[in-house]
Amino acid sequence: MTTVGDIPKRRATRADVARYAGVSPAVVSYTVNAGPKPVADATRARVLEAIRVLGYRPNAAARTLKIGSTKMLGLIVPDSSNPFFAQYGHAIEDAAAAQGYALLVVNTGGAPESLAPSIRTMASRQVDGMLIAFQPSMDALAEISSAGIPTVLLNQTTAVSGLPAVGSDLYAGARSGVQHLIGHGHRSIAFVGDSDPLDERQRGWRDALTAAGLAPGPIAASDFTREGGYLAGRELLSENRRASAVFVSSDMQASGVLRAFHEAGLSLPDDFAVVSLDGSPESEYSWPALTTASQSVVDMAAEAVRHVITPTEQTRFTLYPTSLVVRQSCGCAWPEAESGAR
Amino acid sequence: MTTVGDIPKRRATRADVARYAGVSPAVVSYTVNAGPKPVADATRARVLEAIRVLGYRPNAAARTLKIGSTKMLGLIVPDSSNPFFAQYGHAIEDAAAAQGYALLVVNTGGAPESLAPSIRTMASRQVDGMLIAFQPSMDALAEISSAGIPTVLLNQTTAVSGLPAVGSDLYAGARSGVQHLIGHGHRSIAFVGDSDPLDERQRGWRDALTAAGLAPGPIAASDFTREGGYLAGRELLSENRRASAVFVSSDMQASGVLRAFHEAGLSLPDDFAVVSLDGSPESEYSWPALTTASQSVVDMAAEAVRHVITPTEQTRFTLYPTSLVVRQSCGCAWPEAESGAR
DNA sequence: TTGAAAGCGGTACCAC
DNA sequence: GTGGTACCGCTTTCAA
Repeated sequence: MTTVGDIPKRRATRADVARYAGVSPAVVSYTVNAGPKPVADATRARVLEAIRVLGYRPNAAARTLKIGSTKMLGLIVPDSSNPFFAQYGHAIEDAAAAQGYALLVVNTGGAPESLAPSIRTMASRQVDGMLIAFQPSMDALAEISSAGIPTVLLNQTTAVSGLPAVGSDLYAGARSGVQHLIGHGHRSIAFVGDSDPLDERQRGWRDALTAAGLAPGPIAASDFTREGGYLAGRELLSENRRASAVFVSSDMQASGVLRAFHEAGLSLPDDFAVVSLDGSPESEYSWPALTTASQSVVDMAAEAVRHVITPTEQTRFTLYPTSLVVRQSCGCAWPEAESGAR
Repeated sequence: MTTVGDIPKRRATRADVARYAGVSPAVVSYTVNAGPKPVADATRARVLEAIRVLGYRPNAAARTLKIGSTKMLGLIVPDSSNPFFAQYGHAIEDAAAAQGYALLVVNTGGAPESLAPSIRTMASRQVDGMLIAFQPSMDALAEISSAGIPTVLLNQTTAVSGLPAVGSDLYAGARSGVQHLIGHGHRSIAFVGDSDPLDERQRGWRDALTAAGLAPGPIAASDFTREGGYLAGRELLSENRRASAVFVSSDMQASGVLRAFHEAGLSLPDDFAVVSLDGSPESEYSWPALTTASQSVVDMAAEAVRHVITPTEQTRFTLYPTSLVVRQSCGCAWPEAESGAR
């Protein structure tokens, strides 16, 4: 079996180029990498021509083997199809690409014990750095340190691991959201999210309430899914002590809550006001549009990439502020200027 | 300066393991790869122990250089944060991981001319295969063929490029959606999507209508974004000849359409019924929940991965059926069984 | 069953 | 300014 048409049997190597251009392999390297030695213009031209003719493309594996760098970053997330992580991942890919890095994405599926294997996968592929959106277990931490690869943790709330990390000020975000609701006159505001009283968002919610002299409304525990939010929403409706507003821990959960409310025939935001946290693109298109404490995903992504590429001595934890995006689910009227629609 | 004290100065290599275990490098290789030569049990045990103690991890770059395979797949999408591509990407990652492949993700940003550079990036990183969710230009096609890397196209509607491809039967999907709307008694059904009359979805919409003896309703051109859908939705409302239902080309656009309708104070689905196409997870949580022709993303992802990993001689084009997921936006009542809420 | 050694394709030092 | 060449770490043939 022979080759078809013009396609060379085998990818051209540096040696082929050198032969074709009548120079040494070293010069090819100097030309391609613009260094470390200078190359005469005429020589360079010959080499470039040879590269073009032969369709030569450097073998990244060989380069990696020699240099020790893959120019690849690894991103480990529970679920890359979750809108929040999808948005985060995209921002990270952009930031990485801008620095000449490619991004390897791995989903763990959310099970804490599947993190360590994922780290091992990334490590065996010699990524130059890892971004991990996860609360690492002891196991995982050990895996990271034994991998000896610069790592920054994403989505962290505290600097517990000794690893560099970035995260949003969820406490302040929740607090500002709840304050906004209080400003609308609500006296009983529920919470949907993590049942742990120490959860940052729950703390922010509670503190905002108590600071205003209000008693914390009901808590509906929910995992971070739309379905979880839906269930929590139904739970809130069946409460005796029904609240008039709710702070929801994430946009995804909020979309579930909204659905539960709509199904019950409530008029939103009049019957029940909602404020959430995340600022994902689709929060703008729920009905009513979500008022949400938006995370600075792009900034965090850029910082994380920057930090993992050029690790500094001090492993710092950077907390990013959220900004309240006011839309209609809180009870604010929509801009009249826009009402050209029918 | 470093965090943990236990990190060895230099990653252990196969040679270190061999030395520690008192065997030759070859035996280490035989042990790690379970072949191609057998290893005595006692020897294997010693090697394994050495690996454990030294924390040895094979260098993927060296292996790649020797073997010629990176066990990596490249995914090129316009926008990985788009829910549809996010879902698709996740499914692909799962399928790839199941076969021991890692996934490199690159965003092109949607500009046709940025595809070729992205392909070049993947090629230079020696991925074993490429998945491209894009209508490739001539340029891109040339780039793919010169890369000499197995490639399958995603999201295709026709087998034009001579490359293997998978896609959904958008025509049939649109048609079934519109038929469903017709079944609800609608006589004037609008279309939101690509303005090209040859667009598969638009054709499906038109043919369903004409087959039922109905005149095609108004067309509101829209790009594939929520914003585009929103604008199209407003446009539909300002039409003189107002339709009573609309088929929308994607879930994302549909969320925009829904928003426009809600803002106008319409009662959905009574005032305006909506059916869309995609079947993304969030379509279930819009209000009202979207009736949508769902694409078999997981199946397509599995097929694409399978095909790119083991390329066959025949470069075939596989069309997947969509399945209509009936929810409420079309006018169907919601299951009474569920109405335990409140 | 084990070992020696020849590459895989580049990089960059050291000579010229 | 250019060229020879010793690695990088691993796989696998061939010989023992």
